[in-house]
Amino acid sequence: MNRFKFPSINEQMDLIKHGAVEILPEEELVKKLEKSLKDGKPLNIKLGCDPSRPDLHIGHSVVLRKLAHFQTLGHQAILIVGDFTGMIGDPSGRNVTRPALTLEETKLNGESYFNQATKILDREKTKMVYNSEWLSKMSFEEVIKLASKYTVARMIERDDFTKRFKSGKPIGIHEFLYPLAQAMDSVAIKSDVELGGTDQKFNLLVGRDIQREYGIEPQCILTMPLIPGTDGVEKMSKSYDNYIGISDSPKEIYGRTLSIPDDIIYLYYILATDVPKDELANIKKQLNDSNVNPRDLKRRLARTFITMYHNSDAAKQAEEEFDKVFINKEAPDDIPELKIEEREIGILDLILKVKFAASKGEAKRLVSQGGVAINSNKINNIGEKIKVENNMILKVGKRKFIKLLK
RNA sequence: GGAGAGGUUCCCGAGCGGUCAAAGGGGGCAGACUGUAAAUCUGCUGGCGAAGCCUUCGAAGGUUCGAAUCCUUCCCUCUCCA
Repeated sequence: MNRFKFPSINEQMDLIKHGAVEILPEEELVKKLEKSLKDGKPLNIKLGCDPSRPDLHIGHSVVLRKLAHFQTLGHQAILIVGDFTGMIGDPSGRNVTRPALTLEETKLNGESYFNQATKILDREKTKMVYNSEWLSKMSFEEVIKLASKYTVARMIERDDFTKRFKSGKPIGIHEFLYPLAQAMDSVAIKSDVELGGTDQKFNLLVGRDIQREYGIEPQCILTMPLIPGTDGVEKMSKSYDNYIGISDSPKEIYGRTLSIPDDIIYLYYILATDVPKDELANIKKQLNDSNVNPRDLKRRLARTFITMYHNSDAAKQAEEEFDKVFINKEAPDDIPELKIEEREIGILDLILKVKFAASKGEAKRLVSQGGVAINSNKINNIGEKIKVENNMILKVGKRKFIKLLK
């Protein structure tokens, strides 16, 4: 038996509630915690991961960090890789049917997910299971039995189904099975608490009902906010390209963080960093203080992220680099290099050769709009011939640099 | 099973025989500006070339000097009725 000493209920709830949107039902969670404290038995905390998008970003980190909180309180974190459900495609928050993946693809993505998630979670104490383990074994009979436990009316209550239904967009029958499949995960691992973004609320609640149907104590659910992406508008997502990836390079993290609008700075601090409460209050004060440039808080946020996912040296370096390139408009230190065979080459061909443009037309546009420079000299003529010299620096747009070698 | 409406360029969406590489918006890219890779404003946004040519409007055929636009078959989606 686990000899870990659990903190008091109040202490636990304090951390658990930090940043959370909803805990349903809260009293039930308190009871579960009391029981766990009494018996010295950790709760099973479930988090499902979507293996169709294996690149984790700060948005995912919000809920993963909540799972980590439970971990530090001594509870059992269980990551469910939806390799089986990945084949269905979760409709949550989408107005289109998601593409289905093969089992192999999802399996591979699951591993990559684990490796990234354990940058946040305690690797040793995290259990990871694939839901194909039990779902693939269900017979059609069992599936129908499961399906009979829920009604269509309740199913289409769900926001995104309602929306799609109303706007005449297709909904596959199989998509109705997704929440049920996810609920079966909760049955299989006997979860006490399931975490998710607010968009998961419906699915999480279905889990409660189905667990009850299968004679298991229903889980509590805890939802975390979906944080807006770097554009400050859409939720953070790879498909909007408004994300900060936890595996991104320090340089990338720095730039992307600096690009967020001021009004979401605080949100990122609360939900995506470990900055303690009193310090959060301080940050809030500074944000309201017109003498403080919000940029400085953003710079600090960027450094914090890089320190979390890389280290503090990398953070410092990324900041210096950023200042150099974007404030002083100099070339960065670590420019990729490419050997050029030609002694002389047309500017358009050169841009194409280093893949800074997908077509000649695009290269032409870049040049005529003044977005191309060689050794800081703007090139304006699309017919320009470049005499290649060693260490020549080609700049295309604001951020693309390459060093040419002979 | 019956009746109707649709499938357009990265996305949404207009076009309904030539003037259409196809309006408008979004997104993307670039420039100016800025604390910023934000906001704003401006420009560009199928490919190859000098004119011009090539590929593109669900798929395949057909009518026509000429089709995204008309016809046929097929595939897909939605709505209503059973």
